[in-house]
Amino acid sequence: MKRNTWQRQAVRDALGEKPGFVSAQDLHAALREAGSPIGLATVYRALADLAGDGDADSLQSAEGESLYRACVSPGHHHHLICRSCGTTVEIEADDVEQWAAKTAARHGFTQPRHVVDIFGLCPACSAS
Amino acid sequence: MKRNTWQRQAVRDALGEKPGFVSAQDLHAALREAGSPIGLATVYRALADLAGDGDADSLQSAEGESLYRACVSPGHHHHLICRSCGTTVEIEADDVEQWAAKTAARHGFTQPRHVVDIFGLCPACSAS
DNA sequence: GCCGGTAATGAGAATCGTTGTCAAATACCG
DNA sequence: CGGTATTTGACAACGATTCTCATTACCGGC
Repeated sequence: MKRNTWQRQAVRDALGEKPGFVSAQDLHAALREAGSPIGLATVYRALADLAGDGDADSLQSAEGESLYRACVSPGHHHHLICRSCGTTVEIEADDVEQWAAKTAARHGFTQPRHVVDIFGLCPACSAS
Repeated sequence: MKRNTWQRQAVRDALGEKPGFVSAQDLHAALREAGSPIGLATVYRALADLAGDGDADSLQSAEGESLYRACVSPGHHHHLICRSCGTTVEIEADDVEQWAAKTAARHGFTQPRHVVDIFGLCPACSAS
């Protein structure tokens, strides 16, 4: 049984208002900023519930934080990372998305998540 | 200037002996198990250096740990990994190889390496 | 070989994000 | 309304990683 508390709603709303990915900490900070006396643990729980119910996606940032985004907005992307200076460029990879899903399915795997990142030297670092 | 200490070598060797991805903690545990009095901080530093020099790849596990693996041995391939029981299936991804190279080039990046792995639930674990 | 500068080491503390605990608050059903 | 199980929230606990800093030991030059 799932209850409909204003806290849960607040998290859902706050998540929907952010265009991209947000960390749980950032969401909590934003909510407090907006006047909600909501607790940090509650934000984590609400986000976990949303992700579990498929209402949000979650992934790990390069720094190890868990990031969430409202599920509706498109924009799943990957990264092109300079292994010298660390700059990252966001890239799209629709082809790869489909390939990953297909490949997983062909081997009987379900609930596929994938890691697709390219490491290289950015133009600046290539020059030196 | 980079110094060649037995600790660094030990980390490099230990990483090379593991087939897939290993966490820093696991590597450290394995090394201690093997008799090395190596320190945890040193393992982290060695892994960070290896990753920085392109001698190792790193990625984040679904649980938020940093995982490392020795860098691309001859037969380049990717993995389909069950996040419940850990089984891995080797997969080929020629399409993705080309896509990665092209994408890197389009953004002016050179010497591209990539990490392409899919995590999911294997048939056995999907059933339960 | 031996020496000195200097980067690397390591033990423990500190930090950060996240999860657990548990009493108090409260949404839902009747 | 009243009962009850779920949720909340402050705080403690936790695990992974990073920092600190005194000590060690490479390495290049003599």
